[in-house]
Amino acid sequence: MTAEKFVQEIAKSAAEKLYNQPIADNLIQIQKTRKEFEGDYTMVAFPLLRLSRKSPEETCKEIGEQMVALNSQIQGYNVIKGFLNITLSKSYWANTLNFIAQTNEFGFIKPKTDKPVVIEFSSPNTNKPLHLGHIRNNLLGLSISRIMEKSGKQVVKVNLVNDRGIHICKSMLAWQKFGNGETPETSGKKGDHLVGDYYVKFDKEYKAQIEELKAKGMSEDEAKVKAPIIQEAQEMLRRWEAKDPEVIELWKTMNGWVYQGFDKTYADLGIHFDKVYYESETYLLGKSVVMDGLNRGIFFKKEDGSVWVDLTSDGLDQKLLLRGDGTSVYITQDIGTAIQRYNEFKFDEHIYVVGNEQEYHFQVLKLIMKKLGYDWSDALFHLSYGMVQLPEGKMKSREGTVVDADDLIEEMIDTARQMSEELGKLDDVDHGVASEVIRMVGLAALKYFILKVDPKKNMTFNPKESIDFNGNTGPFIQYTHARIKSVLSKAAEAGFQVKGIIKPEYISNPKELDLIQQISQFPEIVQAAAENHNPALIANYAYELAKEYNQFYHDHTILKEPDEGTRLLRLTLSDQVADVIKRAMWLLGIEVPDRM
RNA sequence: GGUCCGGUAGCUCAGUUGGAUAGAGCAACAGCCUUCUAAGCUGUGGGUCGUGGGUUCGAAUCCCGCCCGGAUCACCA
Repeated sequence: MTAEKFVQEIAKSAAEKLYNQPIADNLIQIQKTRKEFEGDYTMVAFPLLRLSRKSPEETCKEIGEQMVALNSQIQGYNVIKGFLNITLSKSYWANTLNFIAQTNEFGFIKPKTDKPVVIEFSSPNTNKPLHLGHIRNNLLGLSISRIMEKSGKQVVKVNLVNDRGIHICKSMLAWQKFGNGETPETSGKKGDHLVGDYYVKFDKEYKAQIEELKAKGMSEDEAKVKAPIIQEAQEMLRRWEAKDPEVIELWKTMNGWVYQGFDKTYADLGIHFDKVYYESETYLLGKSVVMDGLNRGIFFKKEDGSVWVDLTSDGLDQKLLLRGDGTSVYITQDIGTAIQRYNEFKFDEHIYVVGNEQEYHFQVLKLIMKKLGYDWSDALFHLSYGMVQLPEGKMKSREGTVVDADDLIEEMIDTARQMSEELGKLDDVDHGVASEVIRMVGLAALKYFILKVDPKKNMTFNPKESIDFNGNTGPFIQYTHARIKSVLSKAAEAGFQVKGIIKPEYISNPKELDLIQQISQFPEIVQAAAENHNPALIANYAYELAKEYNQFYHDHTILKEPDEGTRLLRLTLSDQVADVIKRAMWLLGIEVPDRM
């Protein structure tokens, strides 16, 4: 039981005893006591005034009095205006710390359900490399997977690769026309970047042709359709759909290059999937479901043969499900894959990590599944996140303002290296080990920067100011961990006892109590992050904990503490703080070095 | 125009079912390394919580109007 709950229950029975009647939970409001006041938890008296028929101060006083009488763990109380500040005994906190130290992976729960949570994220297009927006998607997906897993769910991580369509044909065509057989090997370029370059090349050529046609007197709209290169691309798509061997061969080759490139980026970010789906294999799914819905009168057909769903009674519009020629659209496929995945996994929840520009899409998808009579339609959840924008606004590939994922990762690691050299921290360490630490630090800066922001908010990234390594950052938290590890290893060298039962009298100052209280909250934070699908809660918690520890570390010596008991307490506490930091950071997909 | 999301310090962001004097970091300035890692710690300055009403003991938080920004409303994905 958490300390807050513990206090709440005692307060409740105190009030019930005083006012001689059962009391609803929501009347007993317990919160953490604010820093500037003495005490651990605070009860707000206002909701109880009707029962007590006394002033706020007097109400606090009588409840405080009663609580002390009821339970010996309530050490004392003070009253300020309508607020009852309750102090728990040292023995309560000593027991709490002992419990935490004896618990394996405190705060993490082993998976207990056989119905998994399916999490789809990343879902890249195979015509260009990943950029900053994808990084947010990937990091959110990774982190939310880990959070769900450690809050007690089975997790299946899936990726749906968008490997077909006109945009893929565009880069294929441009490579065919202008590539001269260039490959990642001959050019020295990473595969996804190489393919992306041809996608850009296509766009340039396309634009030029449009201008040319316009100069000959054609309207813009007509030129966009008539430009030879776009017509060739469309022809290529038709050939692809007809399984033309030559086109398929080219498609396989170029996608292969892209996957090699993606594999590196995924490896850099620490991401992997349990299952990868390809749109080329799923894009025909859903048709039969739509036809079935049509027969059951859930959907309707227009004169041209296209199939629609009418969502006007749900406050939305009519939505196309199948084209007049019988081919499917984006949502047709999503209907199909959702059913396929349900049959495959019988999931408890299906999370789609997708940008907020697709909120409408997922709203529609959910409604359609409901109309089709799938009782699990409520299990579909769109984890919608805001876009990452530059100070000037949206990233635009045409203007070359897209922040490339690989470049950014490299820059972060470079900055970390530079920083480390300036500080001279790793001078005496083996080069390979030092590089590994530097990699961890650079990536931590990037990952934490992205994940500390509430997913649903748009966020700004300023490439010029880059990402900090001081203050509320990943490296700050890593640093705290490294310092603790350093103290612990010195303690071991000195032959100090590092593990043992903590007695209440070992606790010597309020900072120690604050730290025990803070680490004891970790399990609730993990649960809250899982329920809200929000890694930022973990990030903020880890920061607060590291900050609190740094103050403690600054103010109190550990190894030179003369009192053996207090020294043991401080070592145990430090050890537990380091462990909680490590686990919290793991939930964010961030590694923590033992020294830096 | 309809729907959804956001607006908190110069900048980037916290603020957990409504609670005490709204908090961090960055940037600026001033201090702290013969002492467990100074990627740290301490202090100073910086706010009509977009705006106007309402609900109540109490509102950044809940309700309504308005202003600003973003997304979306495709036989694109």
